[in-house]
Amino acid sequence: MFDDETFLKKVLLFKNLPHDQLKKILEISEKKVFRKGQTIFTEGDPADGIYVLREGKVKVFKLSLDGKEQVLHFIGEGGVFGEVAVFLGEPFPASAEAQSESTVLFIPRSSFFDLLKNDPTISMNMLALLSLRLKEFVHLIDTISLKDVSQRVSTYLLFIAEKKDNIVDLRIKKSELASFLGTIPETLSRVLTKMVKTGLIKMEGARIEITNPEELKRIAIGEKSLFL
Amino acid sequence: MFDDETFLKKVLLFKNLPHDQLKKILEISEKKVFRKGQTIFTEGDPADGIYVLREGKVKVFKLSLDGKEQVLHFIGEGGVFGEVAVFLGEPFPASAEAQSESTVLFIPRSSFFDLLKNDPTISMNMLALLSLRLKEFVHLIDTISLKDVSQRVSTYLLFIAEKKDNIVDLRIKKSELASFLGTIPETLSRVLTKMVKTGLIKMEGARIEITNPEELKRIAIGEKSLFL
DNA sequence: CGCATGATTGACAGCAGTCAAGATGTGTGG
DNA sequence: CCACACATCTTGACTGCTGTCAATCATGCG
Repeated sequence: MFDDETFLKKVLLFKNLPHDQLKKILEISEKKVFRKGQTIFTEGDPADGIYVLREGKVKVFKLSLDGKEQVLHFIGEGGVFGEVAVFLGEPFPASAEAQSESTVLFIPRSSFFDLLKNDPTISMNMLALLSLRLKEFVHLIDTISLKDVSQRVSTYLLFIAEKKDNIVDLRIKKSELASFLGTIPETLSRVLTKMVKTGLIKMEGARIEITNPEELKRIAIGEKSLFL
Repeated sequence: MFDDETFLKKVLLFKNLPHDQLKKILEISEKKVFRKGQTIFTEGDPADGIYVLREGKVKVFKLSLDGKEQVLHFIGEGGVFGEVAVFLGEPFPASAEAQSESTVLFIPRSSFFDLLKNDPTISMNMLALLSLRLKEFVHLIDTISLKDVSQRVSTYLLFIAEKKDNIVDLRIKKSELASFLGTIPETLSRVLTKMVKTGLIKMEGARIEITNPEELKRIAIGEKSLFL
């Protein structure tokens, strides 16, 4: 565990900031704790500030009227969320919920704008952050709109297993992965089961081992495969 | 028709800039013309700069391997595109094509960064621009993932007809609208025909009149309707 | 007029969602 | 440490929306 300043240094948004600037950020930020399952903000709430996740896990998501959920992104430690609405001066376009006991640093809107005005480094970091989000969203749109579920699952598994020796340790519930991939738990379950049966992967609970990465890659890019 | 500087003033990205700054931008920018249907850049191309649409229409889109297309956004005059990849220093994540004869101002990557460094106003404008894009993408993801095609079409028609006396003048091909809404021309056609038959809208080519906005709104938000 | 492009319609197929039941896993309190 | 309760995951049967393929119709332009 780090002290707060050491933590801030590791946050993309506050990279390359001098000591006194970091201290100032800590002064104006407010620490809040949320329990597992607790709502941090709901779509439509006025956006009063931005959030930096100090510890825990958070998901940002959209809900339809009939209760279906689409996860927009999972926030990990050091991640920032709620920033878009703050810039636009509009209500939050999505909701955020703690997936486990979570501590966040909350920076009020006006204080955050002061920071931006006085420090071009933060502006540049923010631009990089937003660009990264946009790229992720482009990828998500592409995934949901142009790929079938088998392709989505293959792509996801390969992405997570990258540089990890073909081992995927799902750190989220499968139902939430389903929601992120734009599908439902039943369908995800069926796809994974089929992959196990055809020898593409091995699965023990939340631990998945990719046993045939080449074929999985072929499925991911949409080539017809005899394995499904 | 405006002269170039008058044009730049109307571009969101260059709002509130002094005369000499605008002049500088014009100096470093390069004018390029594309014919209808011509490719401006393709997904995977190195991102060498950002584009400002001076005149014409441009679509930014993703293609899947088997040829399906998802439109990410339509760019109108004064619109900016290609900026995300420039910030990330990565290849373009999507492709851009002129939908009609188009003139663009191209600002090379390095020059653009010079501008950003020297003028905090541009940075702030850029932050607003990227935030707006993110919001649009959230909406698009929501649309594609959580709504059926009838809902998508209803929402779109109501959005476009807003403050326009319930008249929608599609300024794009229906096939491209279909691609933007995450579906195909056949399905869009069927949905529109059904709406005509149930008296929700009247349609003459690309001109659509909403004759029953209340019921259309009900469909848009997903309430069951007897009209479909 | 005739070709090209886009829009529409029809018949059909299939992927993925719904509903419901059962299996598995996890955590808590006795 | 066990047992029970609850959450999550899995499986099955079924439905239906939407995509595919193909033919026809409408429109516009040289």
